[in-house]
Amino acid sequence: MSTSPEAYHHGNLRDALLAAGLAALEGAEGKAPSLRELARVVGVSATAVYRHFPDKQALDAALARAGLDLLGKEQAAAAERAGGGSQGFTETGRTYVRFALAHPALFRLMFTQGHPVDGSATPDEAYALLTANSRALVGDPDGAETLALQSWAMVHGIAMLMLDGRIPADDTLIERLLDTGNLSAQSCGSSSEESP
Amino acid sequence: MSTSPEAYHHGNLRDALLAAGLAALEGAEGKAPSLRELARVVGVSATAVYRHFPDKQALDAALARAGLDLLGKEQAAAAERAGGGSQGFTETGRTYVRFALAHPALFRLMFTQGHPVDGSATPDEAYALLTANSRALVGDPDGAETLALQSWAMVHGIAMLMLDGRIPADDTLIERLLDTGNLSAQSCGSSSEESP
DNA sequence: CGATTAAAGTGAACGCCGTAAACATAGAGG
DNA sequence: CCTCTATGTTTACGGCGTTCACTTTAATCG
Repeated sequence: MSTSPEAYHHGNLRDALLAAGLAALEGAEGKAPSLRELARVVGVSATAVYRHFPDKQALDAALARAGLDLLGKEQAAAAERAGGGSQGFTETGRTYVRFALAHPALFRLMFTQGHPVDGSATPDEAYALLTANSRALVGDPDGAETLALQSWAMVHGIAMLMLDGRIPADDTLIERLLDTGNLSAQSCGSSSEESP
Repeated sequence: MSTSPEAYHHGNLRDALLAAGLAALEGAEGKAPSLRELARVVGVSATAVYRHFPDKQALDAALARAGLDLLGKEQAAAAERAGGGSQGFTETGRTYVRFALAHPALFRLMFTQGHPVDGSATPDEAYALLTANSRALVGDPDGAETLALQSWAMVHGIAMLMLDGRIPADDTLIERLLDTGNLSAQSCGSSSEESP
């Protein structure tokens, strides 16, 4: 028993490791914590970890899953706060980018660790929310899925480029990039606004 | 004095290491080659590497730069082949994603290695091409830069999500996602096509 | 031309890492 | 109470990036 967050001196090492992992990912920019370091922090020998995870990748996968869950919750909360609709949709994207910038190492780990999605069985709350929202915005199911994936790619690209220092991690830049009204200028109507 | 690509038994170890590095990045999906392994391949002791690179990160940075150059050249060639304009613009994006899928480990390295762009001095051919092209498409300079960054974020996001197995690395999906005509449906005009 | 000197490469060693195998211990259940 | 199983420890291995002291090589110059 003792699934309580306390009492992990003898007890739920697994949760303690995950907590230590998440904590380590918050500090020390970009540095992924080592298995041994986490064991040290928790006060346990390195090999004890193997009683709870088959290998380091499994530990990382668990951390990634925790991160994905957290992101999903934050997005859901943000969408609800914004009152759904297209307002909530963009708020979801904003939250995605903000999350990445707020937790760089965790975000990277969430996506870097070996392809966990090669078939099915990925109850990703964030993705479910995304498709649901885009389906609410676009009637055509195909179009909705396309919109969902494009939006995901967009915010993911913004997040990644900012994390990698390719693009300034600037709040106003985020806003500018999230406004996609201009993106289809060439296929939408007038192509320029100030060029006469 | 033997800047020639041959003669690297005694001679230009640096180039040999980079060549070995690029080769190693092509094989063995996702696995980044170790410094020692590259030295082994070239037939030199591990510490010899330090005569040409201050540390492993510098080696990685050089490999990344090589990758960026390669990508830039491929994009430029693709844009020219497509005859510039908006046709060439999307072709540039297509090339970006294809490059990532063709050289997953190299592409990841190109962006994963510590922020090399924190100020100036980054003669990135690919980015120059991107901004030039978008400036040709959009008159307003601000709008052009926004379009450039959005397009970059989009293709980068597509590439990353596909590399990470989050999205099927499907050719037809690439095409569907690269067509951004629908993206501003909610801000452009009719919002759905098949829903009535 | 031959000595010198700086660049280039070597070998051993250090502390880290992930992981395996054999051993220890505690707490639950018969 | 004694056993069994889950959990943890110790020791060990090979690989990694990096350092240090050393040898070798080739180019320079008196």
